[in-house]
Amino acid sequence: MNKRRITSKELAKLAGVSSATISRAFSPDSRIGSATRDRILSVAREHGYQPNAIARSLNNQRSRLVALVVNAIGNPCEAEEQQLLVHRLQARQLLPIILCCADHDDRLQLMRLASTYQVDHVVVFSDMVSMQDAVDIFHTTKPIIVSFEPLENENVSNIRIDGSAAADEIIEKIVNDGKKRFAYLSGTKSSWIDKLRRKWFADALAKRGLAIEAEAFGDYTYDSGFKEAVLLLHRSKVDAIICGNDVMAIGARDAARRLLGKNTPDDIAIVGQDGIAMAAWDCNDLTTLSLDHVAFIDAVVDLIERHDADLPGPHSITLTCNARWGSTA
Amino acid sequence: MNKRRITSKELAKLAGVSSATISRAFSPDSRIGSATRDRILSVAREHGYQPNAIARSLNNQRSRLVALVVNAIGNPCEAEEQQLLVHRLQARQLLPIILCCADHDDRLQLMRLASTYQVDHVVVFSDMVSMQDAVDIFHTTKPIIVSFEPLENENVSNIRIDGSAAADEIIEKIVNDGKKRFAYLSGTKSSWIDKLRRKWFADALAKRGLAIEAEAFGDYTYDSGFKEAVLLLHRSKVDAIICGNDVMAIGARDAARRLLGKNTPDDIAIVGQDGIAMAAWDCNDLTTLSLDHVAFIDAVVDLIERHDADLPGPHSITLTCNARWGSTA
DNA sequence: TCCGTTTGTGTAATCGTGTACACAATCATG
DNA sequence: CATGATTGTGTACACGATTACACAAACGGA
Repeated sequence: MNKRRITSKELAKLAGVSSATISRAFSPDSRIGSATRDRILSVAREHGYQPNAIARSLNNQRSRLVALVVNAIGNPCEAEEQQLLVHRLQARQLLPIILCCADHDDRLQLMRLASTYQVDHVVVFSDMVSMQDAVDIFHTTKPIIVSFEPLENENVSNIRIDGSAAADEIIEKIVNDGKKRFAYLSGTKSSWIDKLRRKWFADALAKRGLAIEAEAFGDYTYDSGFKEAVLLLHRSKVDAIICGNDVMAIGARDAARRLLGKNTPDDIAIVGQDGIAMAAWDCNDLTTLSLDHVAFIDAVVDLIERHDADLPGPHSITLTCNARWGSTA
Repeated sequence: MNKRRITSKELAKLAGVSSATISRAFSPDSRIGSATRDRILSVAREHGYQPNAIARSLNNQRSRLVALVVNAIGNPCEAEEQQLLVHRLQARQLLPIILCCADHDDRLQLMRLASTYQVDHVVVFSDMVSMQDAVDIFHTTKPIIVSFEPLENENVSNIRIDGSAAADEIIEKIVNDGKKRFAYLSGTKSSWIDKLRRKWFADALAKRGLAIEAEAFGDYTYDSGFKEAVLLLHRSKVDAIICGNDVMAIGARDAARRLLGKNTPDDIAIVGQDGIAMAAWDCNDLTTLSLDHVAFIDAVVDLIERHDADLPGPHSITLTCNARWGSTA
């Protein structure tokens, strides 16, 4: 128990071959006699030998580690994608290292630490990280996979999201229902993706001679949605709130209903963004601007695979969002 | 751009020293002239040098990687703990590798893959993994940190949870409210922790001459909570459902309310377990048997630190749960 | 001044694989 | 049967750091 892991050289001695042959036995297509391989694999199983991935990485210059930079783990607005991606990576024998950090400086520090582990790929889900920072830190690794922010850089692939059409549909419906005064509740003060999303709705409103009348900033959590909605509804008479994500929308809905007795969709319309599973729960039934998570992760995985196969150049993929109708708008 | 990472030997040449001295410059307490260190660090910064953690790990026999075995990432019943733990690990310069897999065989395969990376610690959050499997796979690493299942093994530290008192309180209240017929909705068919939790409630009922009348099995998700509650309520006339976690409880509540018009707590009592943040949201307001997540993760981190410092022997810590009152029971 | 201790640095081995190269044995082919 | 291709294996080095050991210089106390 607790004894040292057996090494390839030791196994070589046990099997009466050289350590090179051990290595070959574990490489799918390498010149080795099938009898030798079988014998080695059997001896290996017997002694619990597994090649040391750290040593292999050092030699290969490939760690098969992937850094996932995320805002938070708990927040459902990202969790579904994280979950999907982790599964897909694991199926490809890639191991995800999670980097998750609230504070800006810490996050850079953390990314530097991860870069030290020679990660093969980097996926940035967090909108709190500037792509330039990511490139500076990981420029020695091969191209970076980015989720949203486009950046002119040979190392950066990205995925663009277009929700303008869906936002237009949603605004159309709400305006037809007689609502006129819109508020936008952002998820962050200054993230690239948040501004983009806001613009989709602002454009749809402008098209109809309307505008965002009131504005607030949260942090993508239920509590912030609740709190900011209360403040918002006290200081202005809006009858529709577009929220930066679904969780904040649920918070805003609760605040309106509980503290001000306003119900959706009659008294007030509330719209979320992301299209997480929870938004469709019976108790929420949210109208939301939804992104197809599977398609999204498919795209990410596609970029990673291109990258893993050393295919040239970064790529860009565009996905469009859909409206998902609930009873809140 | 995209140029190879500079190596310690190259930096040594640039700084006019040997590579050993480079290494010393990056080791906090090693014999090196402070002038030399400053010069090296400055040259290093200039050329973007960072020691290669893979190479260091190979030499050190310490990877500073931690494997986190979890049921799922998206499910809030674990997510809060995962989030907390990841933060705490990162603060200690430990990088978490997430292992998350639905299928049993895949999970073992995955754990083997991770063991290959010489992880320093293993935290098993998942109740789907037998501790014996974990020990077999990771026996070459130093002791394993385990969350729940106790196992007599010199490599396994664990955290025991005691919710019997809190379960008793909750049952007391529900019985006082006039409920008599209890159902238990499990999270899994055969996990150690699930049986333990069920026992807390069964004992509390037995003390009052009652018993679990009906039973069902879900998978810790909202959908399974919803679906199983419908089946349960159709086949038996229970007036209280104890659920394996909060998310299933929310599903069960929705099912009762929507499909059968039964409201909590008057028509039916519903109890969750975990005490996740979402349970306290205004729209849920769940009564739940809650575990203090911070205390829990403190305990995990404590075990890891002991372990990291090579302190002898595995340890065991017991935490007690509390009742958290909402309007569902 | 002399000797023992401390300080700073270089040399070389080590961690566990993968693989280029060399070479012997086997095989196919005419 | 001769020859060239193919197959199987061993030797030796590389990957990039850490560290035991050696040694020179500086230093302190008598």
